[in-house]
Amino acid sequence: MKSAKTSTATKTVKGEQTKALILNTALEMLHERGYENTTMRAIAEKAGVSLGNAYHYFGSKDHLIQAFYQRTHEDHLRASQPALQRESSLNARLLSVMRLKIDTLEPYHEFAGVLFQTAADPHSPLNPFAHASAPVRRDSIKLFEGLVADSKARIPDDLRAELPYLLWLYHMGIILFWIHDTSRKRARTYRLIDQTVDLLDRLISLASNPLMRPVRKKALKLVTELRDDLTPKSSEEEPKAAGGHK
Amino acid sequence: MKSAKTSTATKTVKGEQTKALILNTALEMLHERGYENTTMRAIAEKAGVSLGNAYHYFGSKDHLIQAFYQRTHEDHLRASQPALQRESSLNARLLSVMRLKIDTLEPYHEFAGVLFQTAADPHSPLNPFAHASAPVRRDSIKLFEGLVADSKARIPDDLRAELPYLLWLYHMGIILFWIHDTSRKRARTYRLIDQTVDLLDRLISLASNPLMRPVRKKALKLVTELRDDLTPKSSEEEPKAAGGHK
DNA sequence: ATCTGCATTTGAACACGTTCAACTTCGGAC
DNA sequence: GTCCGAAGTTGAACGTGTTCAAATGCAGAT
Repeated sequence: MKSAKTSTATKTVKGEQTKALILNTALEMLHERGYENTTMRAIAEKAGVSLGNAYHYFGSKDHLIQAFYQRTHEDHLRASQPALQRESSLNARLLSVMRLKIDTLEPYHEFAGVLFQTAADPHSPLNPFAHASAPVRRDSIKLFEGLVADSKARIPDDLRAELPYLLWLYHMGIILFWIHDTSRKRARTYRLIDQTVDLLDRLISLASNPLMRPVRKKALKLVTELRDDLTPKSSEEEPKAAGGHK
Repeated sequence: MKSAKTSTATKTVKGEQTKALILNTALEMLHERGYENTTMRAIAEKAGVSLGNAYHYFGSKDHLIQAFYQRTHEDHLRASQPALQRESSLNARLLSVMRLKIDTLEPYHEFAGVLFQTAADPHSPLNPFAHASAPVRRDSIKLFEGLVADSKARIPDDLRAELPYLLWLYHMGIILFWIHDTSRKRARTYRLIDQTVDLLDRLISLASNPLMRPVRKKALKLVTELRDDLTPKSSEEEPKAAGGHK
């Protein structure tokens, strides 16, 4: 149960190679055949290693998915750079970034459900609030920090400070919608993005109004607490563990 | 894959008894031993039936959980009645109902993660937006309808119409937080409820302001669309199915 | 050259959820 | 009373994720 680690550390160049081989094979198969049809046995076989070996480097099938998170985030980050340079308004930037996020995720829509599924389990190191996924989460929030930081909009400092986290939460919500979206070419999700980005822009303006200060303060205080509660400090991780099994 | 049904219908009193026996045994074990340790084999054995028989009445382990939803909702509904009679303000009512919800769920906190986990998969008949769970969802929303209906607050009709659904969504969010809450006696969740209910009350007041009408209209239009998109009509259910397996 | 210790690798084994073809039960039609 | 068909029931079998004790490979010390 101390499997806080994403995967077993390699001590050898050979080990490093094997690990990379397994990971690449896994991601490839995940993409081509979906989650259910990508069995650990199939991955091991295609990679030319034994089943047990795959488990040596990746403690579970879930750990393989953690790597998937990282990869798609990097793709999205790269794809977002041009838009962030080009646009300067918060509105336009957020719109581009969100649309690009869906573009990046689209090839994996079929098994995204399972992805979110494992992510929802608080016991899983995969869930977005868990300690184990902190690096990915931090990177992801950082993207929104960059988005907010040098935008010209007039936003109160207290709100501006929390905005990246709030936008990250918003973006998680959009992904949740996208997972359930079966419309052609995911048209509804894109439409939802258009609408909500516009709405968010208005709401931010409203919240920036001096008259709103008391409510805003209260709301932001709550957000801060909520965030801190869900992301415990790096020390203890799983206070109790019923069975000891998975 | 046509398993839209929650479970196989019984045609006999004997069948009915067996089904009830299995369900009760399952819920009991779920409560006592958690999700992982409650295997289908163990349920069948304790209930004194064969493994295959359990699967005859409940198409999968997930279907057993659907029954769990139903039961806890009924418990919560019953527990909420006194408060709804006693209180008349939206604020006080919502506060009571939410606290009682957590009270009801508390005994199952340990395996609630898995519960939400399976619920997050769009392919699963269990997810709150799926067609199969429509009855439970409808009942659950109905509770909030009752909560809003005869409350004395002055709320515009358009908002009042959508409020039950919005409160249901809010209540799902609180549950999500509760699942991740490891604080003693779930103190943080209760605190979150206190805070957010108060905040919601203020926000509803704000949104009721005539000046807010344009934004409110736009937001509500979006909510309506979102709701309709996620709960498809009762006809076709799964347009495509990749593997045919689970 | 041999030994020693650790990283890497193996494959059998386990428990699980799920499926399915065959068996049993039983109430009513003849 | 016998038969029939549907409902109920069984248990073996499959494929899965995961575990583990043992085998192998390899580098540096002796």
